[in-house]
Amino acid sequence: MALRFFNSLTRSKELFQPLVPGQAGLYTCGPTVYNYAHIGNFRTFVFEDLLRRALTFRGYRVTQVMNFTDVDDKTIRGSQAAGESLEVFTARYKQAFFEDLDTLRVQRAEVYPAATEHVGEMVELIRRLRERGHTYEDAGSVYFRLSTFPGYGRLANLNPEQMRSSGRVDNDEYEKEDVRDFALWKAWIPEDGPVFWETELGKGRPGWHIECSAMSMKYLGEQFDIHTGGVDNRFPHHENEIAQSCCATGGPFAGTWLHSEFLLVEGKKMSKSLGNFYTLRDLLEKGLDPVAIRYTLLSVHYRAQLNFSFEGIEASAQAVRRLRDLNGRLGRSPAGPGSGDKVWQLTAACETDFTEALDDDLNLAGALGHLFTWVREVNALLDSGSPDAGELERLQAWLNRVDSLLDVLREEQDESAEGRVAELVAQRAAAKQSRDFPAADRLRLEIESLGWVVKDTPQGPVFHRR
RNA sequence: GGCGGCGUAGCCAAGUGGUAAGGCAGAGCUCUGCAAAAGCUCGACCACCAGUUCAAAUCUGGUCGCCGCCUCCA
Repeated sequence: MALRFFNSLTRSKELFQPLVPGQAGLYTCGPTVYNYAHIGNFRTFVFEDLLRRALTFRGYRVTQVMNFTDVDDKTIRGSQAAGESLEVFTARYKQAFFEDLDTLRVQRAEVYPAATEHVGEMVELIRRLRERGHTYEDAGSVYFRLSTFPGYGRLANLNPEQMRSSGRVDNDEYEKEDVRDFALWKAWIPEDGPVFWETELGKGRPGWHIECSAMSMKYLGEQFDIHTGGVDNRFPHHENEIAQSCCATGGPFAGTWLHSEFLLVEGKKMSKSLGNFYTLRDLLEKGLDPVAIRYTLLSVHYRAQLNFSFEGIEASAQAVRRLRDLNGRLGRSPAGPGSGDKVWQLTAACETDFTEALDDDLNLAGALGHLFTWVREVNALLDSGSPDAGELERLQAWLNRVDSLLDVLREEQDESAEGRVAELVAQRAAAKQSRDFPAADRLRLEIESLGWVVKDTPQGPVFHRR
């Protein structure tokens, strides 16, 4: 068995076969840095985090590239509204984005190229397209002539002939021969203010799609393994990327395309008018545990819509608690006489089932089902006190390996509170020792009022945040 | 008009031909000074209808409901 992915390009599950055995080149469409990213964005970024961790879990060496779109209509408008240069404006949101990634424990990609730093590469790519006859110019802008790429529409499963102009088209200030054509290079207009580049194509700025083609090729090669993004990028963004990339190189582009579904909030598509639009920061302000948010985002298959709800966060927090409790238990359990082959058997079965589910297009929800079955069985074994030192190690090792995917076990340290709580816990232990139970109970209440829980174990009291 | 997805217990969610994983919530029991944690026990005729089949949540057709895409929104 090995990793299989549902490839949007072929709409079927395919065995993952990288260009270079043992290595995986990954291009993940990144944020447009004009605002704090919202929870829907993070659904996709956490999915991509799972993807890279799953590849690593399965032994691949991953090279992930995630772009920053730091020049487009929204960033230009935003910077003007803020009275800042584009650079200053976008730098703030890039910084915030990294902070948010840390909050959600998303592993860093190898490269985060910014569009503004790759205009040269884009111009070069457009030049290649022009040489091959795929472009035309009008009023200083350069467009991709769609009719020169017969494969157009394959990814989105759209037939260009049947594509309907959906009213939204065409309040565009640029002139195109065909509404479906898209801009590779946009001539400067007064609204762009100081944002422009003087290039052999003239004074202007790159179109949106070209940046991903140029930067993916630069860092991953003209052909690479996996390209991902949210479903909304499937069309037109990714479709256009394919068109311009294939036409520029004359060869194939990304082999596998993965798209994560939308996240709904309380059953509705997020929108500011519905009042259900949340940035990660909004949710943290409401007191949500970032690890519970991460777990929630991980626990629904990436191709299914995820309904984000506050009730769901609570359920996730409890599930994480269960894993952490087992983790703590493994750490403090004394070695027993040995379980026969039970530990080995349970764990091997879990490894097989878990990995198989993960291999099947990242079915983490299914994998977690197997994991929790194992958790229950392990707890029962620990209740009986039988696992010996080697077995405890084996259990711990597997839990750690799973956590290399989930990354939920580690608890944030809070030293000041912890010192205080530790003191109360010690006092309570002393009270118990002298059988002063009313005092012990009072101390428990005090500890709980600070947001912590204390529990007595055969190895002494342990405590953790509520 | 074209293309596509979804509907499984109170909530979340696997399973895609052989008599329904798992998590959360709830109830009881064991354990516990009390708790907590843990373990055990308790819950579904898989939207509806009709077919195919020895056998369907899983395949086919239809109905109802919800959702997405068809130019710049992850």
